[in-house]
Amino acid sequence: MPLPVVVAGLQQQPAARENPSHLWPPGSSSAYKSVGIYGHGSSSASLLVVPVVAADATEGRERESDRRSVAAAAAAMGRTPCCDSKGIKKGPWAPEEDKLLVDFVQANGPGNWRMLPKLAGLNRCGKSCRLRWTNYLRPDIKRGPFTTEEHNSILQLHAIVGNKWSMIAAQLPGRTDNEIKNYWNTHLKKQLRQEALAGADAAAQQLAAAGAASSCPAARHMTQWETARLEAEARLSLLSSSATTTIASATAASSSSSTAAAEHEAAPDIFLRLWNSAVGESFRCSAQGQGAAAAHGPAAASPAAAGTPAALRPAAPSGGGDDSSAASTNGTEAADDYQAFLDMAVEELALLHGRLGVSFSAFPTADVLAEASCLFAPFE
DNA sequence: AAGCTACGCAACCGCATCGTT
DNA sequence: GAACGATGCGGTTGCGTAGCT
Repeated sequence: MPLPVVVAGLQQQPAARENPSHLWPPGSSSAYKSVGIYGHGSSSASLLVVPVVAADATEGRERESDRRSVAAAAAAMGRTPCCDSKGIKKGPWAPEEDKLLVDFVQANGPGNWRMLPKLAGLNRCGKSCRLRWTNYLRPDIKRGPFTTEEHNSILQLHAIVGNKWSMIAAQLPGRTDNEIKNYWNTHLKKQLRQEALAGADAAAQQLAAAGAASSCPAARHMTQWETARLEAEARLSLLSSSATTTIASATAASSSSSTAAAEHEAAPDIFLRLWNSAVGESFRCSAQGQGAAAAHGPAAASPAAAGTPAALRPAAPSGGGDDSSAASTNGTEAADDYQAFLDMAVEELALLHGRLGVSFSAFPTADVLAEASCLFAPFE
C-alpha cells in the first residue's frame, strides 16, 4: 500500500489574489457586510457584470446528455434529482441571492436545505444553497492567502489522512474543504511534484554514490514513515497548545461531568486525543526534560519551527537522529513513553479501522503501523 | 494594443453516508 | 431490512483575470 510521504521545507507560494474579480466587491452587497466576509483587497468598479452573463454561459455548458440520462434513471427509480427542475438557476450567485440566503440563514439557522430555497425565495436548488453558504457566506470563513502555518498544517494532515479535505478543514478554523482542496490542487500538488522530481534526482545521485544498499525497501519504508511522523508531531504540538487553552476554558465553564465531552470536542481527531491523553502528557514531559526546544512537546517551541521538521529532530526521539549520541539518562524513560504513545496510536487506529470498515483507506492498516512502530524503535 | 496562455477559484456533478419511515 | 430523502464529500469543470509575447 502507498505510504505517506511528506516533503519538508516548502516555501509559501506568492499570495493568491485576495479579491478575485469574479467575487463581489466590498459594498456590492449588504449581506456580505453583515457576515463580514469582505474585509480585504481592493475592488474594481467593473465587477458587477459577471453574474448574469456567466450564469447564462454556465447554463450552456451543461452536459445535456448526462442530465437526461440521470434524470431518466432517477425518474425510473421514482425520485426526482434535486437540480433537474427546469428554471432552477445555476452558476455564479448574484448579490441579491446572497443577501436572501444570508438573511434567511441568519434568521432561521442553517439546515433543511431542501426547503430553504422556497422559503427564502431563491430560485436555486438546496444543494447549491448549502454549498454557497458553507463555502462562501458563512460568517466565520477566513479569507485571504494561506499562512505558512496553515500551509504546513495542510501538508502534515494530508500526509496522514490523504484527500480527506473535510477532516483537514476541521483542523484549520475558518477554512473550507473546498478552499483547501483548491489550494492543494493549485499550489501544493505542483510543489510536491517538483520536490519529488528534485528528490528523485538527488536519490539517483546518492544511489550512484552509495550503491544499491539505500534502495532497500525497508529503509525507504522507515524513512517515509519517520518523515510523516515528524510532520505529524509538529502539527500535534501546535494543536496541543491551542487545545489546552480550549479545554481549560471549557473545564472552567462546565461541570466536571461534561469535561470529557469538552475535551473530546476540543480534540476531534484521534492523534490529538492521543497527544492530550495521559500517555501523550507523559511523553511530552519526557521530551521537555530532554530538549529546551520541546516547550509543548517533541516539536520545536516556536510555531514557525513546525514547518522545519529537520529542526525538530533534536527534541523528537527518532531513530538515526543526528544527536542520538547525546541521549541522557532520561532517554530510556522517554523511549518507554514514546513507545507507549506509538502503541496507543496502533490501538486507536485498529479501532478506527474497525469502525470505518475496509473502505476507509486513508490511514495505514494497524498491522502496517505496528510494524512501522517496531521498525522505528527510536531509542534502541 | 491585441492575442495567447496559465492560473485561481467558485460552482457543479455524482457518489457515499446517514437518518427516517 | 428495504426504500427513500437529506446532507456531506471529493473530483472536476470552465469562467475570468493576470501575465507574457
